[in-house]
Amino acid sequence: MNAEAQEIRRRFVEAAGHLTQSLGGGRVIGQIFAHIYFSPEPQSLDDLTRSLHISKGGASMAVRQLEQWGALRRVWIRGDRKDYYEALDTLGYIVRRAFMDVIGRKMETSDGLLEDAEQALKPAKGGRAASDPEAEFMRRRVARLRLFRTRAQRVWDSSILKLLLRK
Amino acid sequence: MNAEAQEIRRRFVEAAGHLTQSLGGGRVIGQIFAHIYFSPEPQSLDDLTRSLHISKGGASMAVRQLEQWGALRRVWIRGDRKDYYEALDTLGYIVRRAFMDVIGRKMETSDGLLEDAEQALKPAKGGRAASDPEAEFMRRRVARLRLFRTRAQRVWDSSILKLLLRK
DNA sequence: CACTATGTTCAAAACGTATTGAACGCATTG
DNA sequence: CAATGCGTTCAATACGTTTTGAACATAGTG
Repeated sequence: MNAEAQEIRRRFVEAAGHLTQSLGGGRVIGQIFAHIYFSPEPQSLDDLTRSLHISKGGASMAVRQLEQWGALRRVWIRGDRKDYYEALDTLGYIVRRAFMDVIGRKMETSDGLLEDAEQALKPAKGGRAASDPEAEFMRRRVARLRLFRTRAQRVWDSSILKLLLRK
Repeated sequence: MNAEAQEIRRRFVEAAGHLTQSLGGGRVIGQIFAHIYFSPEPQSLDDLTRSLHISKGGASMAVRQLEQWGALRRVWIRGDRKDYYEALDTLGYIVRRAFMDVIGRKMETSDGLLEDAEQALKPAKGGRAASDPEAEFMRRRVARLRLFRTRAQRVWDSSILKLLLRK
């Protein structure tokens, strides 16, 4: 691989590392993906530890994570006992799976909370009396939150679809 | 404020704290916003430190951040020297501004990187010779990345619009 | 104009999390 | 079947970031 290509790859590795780090995924994940994405030949764990100066353990874990998100694919090379990896470039799918994995659970949790609150604030049955203004305030806030939640969900779903629709 | 309402607020505070923490913003920001959002009366810095058991310094910084995102609004109460805050509930706008603030800069940085790479890989002018397959590989990858970047931008813009369009 | 109440700043500390590296297990090979 | 190569695990560590709290600045008050 010529020097210029290496330099370009190096810069992408750096940037991707910063990106995944700032998103809370750790620097190594971004670095590894970028390195492989910009390597014409499949890369082994050893290649990674050597090129990126990271530990074998860290490389192993990051690689498995990336595999789970469909970002990397194992490649066997005959006569070689090492595992090699190459990058897929279905970026949309990869990002989707990664986000789902990271954000998904939290959404469900927050839904439960909303439902609990709605339940607890339900106006007393049949009571015609002027309702407690404090409870009324809480109800309005919870309702707004629910509305926001619904919309955010719709936007998320349709955005993801749009992003992935074209090959 | 009655006990039940307080309990509901407490749970939202907890959840919001976890949320903003996991997004890399720190626990306090989410806690403060949730607390004020679910408080019928405007809250002072003192109220916050007392209710949430956080330091005055932390509260001060978080409150200013939230103000910048348009999440909180200062309220003056006559005859009281404290600053009081109340929450806006234009959640869409708030989230937008917060995301812009956090993510915005990174996008610009990565654009520069893409342009540099495209420039560096531009095929030699007028050369009809079979091009270097290695450079060709790099070019394809950069091109895919560019495409993804463009689409992500479009999705982002239109999603944000959709989310905000309805009052 | 001293005194008090309030908000802000910032260095230090507490905290959580990513990363390392040694120990391990498993498979392959001669 | 011992020796080697490879990937994985996990406790210890290093690191970055959030949070604290004391010192400070500022504005109001008697």
